[in-house]
Amino acid sequence: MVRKTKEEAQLTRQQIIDAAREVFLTRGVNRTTMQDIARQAGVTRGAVYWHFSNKSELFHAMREQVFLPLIDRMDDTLLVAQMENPLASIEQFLCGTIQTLEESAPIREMYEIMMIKCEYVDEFSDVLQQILSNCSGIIDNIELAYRRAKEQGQLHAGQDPALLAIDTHLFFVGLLNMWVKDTQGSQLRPRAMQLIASHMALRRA
Amino acid sequence: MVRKTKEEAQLTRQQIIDAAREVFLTRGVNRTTMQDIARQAGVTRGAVYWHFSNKSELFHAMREQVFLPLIDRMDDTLLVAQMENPLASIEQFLCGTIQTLEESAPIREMYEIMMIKCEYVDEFSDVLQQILSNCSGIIDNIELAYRRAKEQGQLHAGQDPALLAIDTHLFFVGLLNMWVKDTQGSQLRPRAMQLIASHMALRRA
DNA sequence: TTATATACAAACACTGATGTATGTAAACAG
DNA sequence: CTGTTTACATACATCAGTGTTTGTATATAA
Repeated sequence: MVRKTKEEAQLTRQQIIDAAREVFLTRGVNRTTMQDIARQAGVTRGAVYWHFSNKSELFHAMREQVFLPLIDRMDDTLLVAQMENPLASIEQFLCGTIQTLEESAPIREMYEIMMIKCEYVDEFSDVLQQILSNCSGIIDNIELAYRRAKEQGQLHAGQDPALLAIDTHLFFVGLLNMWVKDTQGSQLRPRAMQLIASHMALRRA
Repeated sequence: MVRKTKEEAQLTRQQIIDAAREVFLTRGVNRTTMQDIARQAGVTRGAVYWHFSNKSELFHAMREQVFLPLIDRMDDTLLVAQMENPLASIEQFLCGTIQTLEESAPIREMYEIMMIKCEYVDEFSDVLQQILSNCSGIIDNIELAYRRAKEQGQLHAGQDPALLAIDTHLFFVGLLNMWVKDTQGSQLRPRAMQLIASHMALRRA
């Protein structure tokens, strides 16, 4: 029984991607073999090599599948309704990201893989550049929001929107990092929302 | 010409550690082979295996050699003279760490390896726990400083030292992350000190 | 002075992973 | 209904890396 339907083939492809994510998480990207992935997906290496020419391609496919929609959502949150209440939109952006991590296991796993289960060398080094350019976009959007907030007198006087934006972004990066590393969920995860509120409260006039 | 002096042997050991750090940085920890390290150190695998039983042991030796002194320095900065001017001591702690990164290539390389050239699985997963417990210590010290600052009326009213401490720590984590990833040195590195000043200025009464 | 331990180099045995090539049954196009 | 392509499974060839063992010249202890 070989030669599945096109739809069945797409299903296998998806199963392979899911399997890769699961194995990457436990074994790390580098130590994960095509055999590992195939076993986890319930297929042979033949199937994996049919859909992806190598591990790097599979990695990128897995990453883009969860990351691209996520980035879209981020952009939406930060740009939409930024006019009315800019500080609230920043806060909602931060909270929304954490909430997404809490709700979606695949996204949570992706973050963990990207942060502590992947070495950014050779074929993977360009991913870092993508991440950096994505960060630049986020900073720009946050800065825009702070600028609007300042115009509306919602900030303390003498605060530079550009510096505030980077400060918030660094807070964000640190939060994501520690949130992911706090696998036990005992230290930081329960306090994430409170920390975001506190961070934003510091800025409000 | 075999059988070196004890001192010469210690030198080779150090050369191997240095070589490991250099190769880890370019090839990533997992892809680095004992052969790579030996070649970089100008010895054979025999020498490497003589000093270290495997790559994991070598990794831990390299990490501890630069990390332990660093942690000591951190503790000193945060605890010493914390009484007089707590906010300044926090700022000095942050600036000092960045300055250390700028001045010491080995430490800079270590951070880069730990952040984006290492997968925290199996033998390496305990390193994460060490990092987390180290973070707890830093947070505690920062909180202590903020508590003192509040007693001395240097903070705005209604600010919780505990939340401030975590906020600063997350800023710190984010800063280190982005600083290391900004290898080109064009984006964040030149502004690091300014960002620290701005971060602390937000808190001052 | 001699015996022994040291600090490696060189050689060996073994395993595991990769990529490819081949086989094949069923889906699909005509 | 038939030829061709698809979606895999299976088998093969190759190689790189690991850990260990052996060899050996010399430092060092006695």
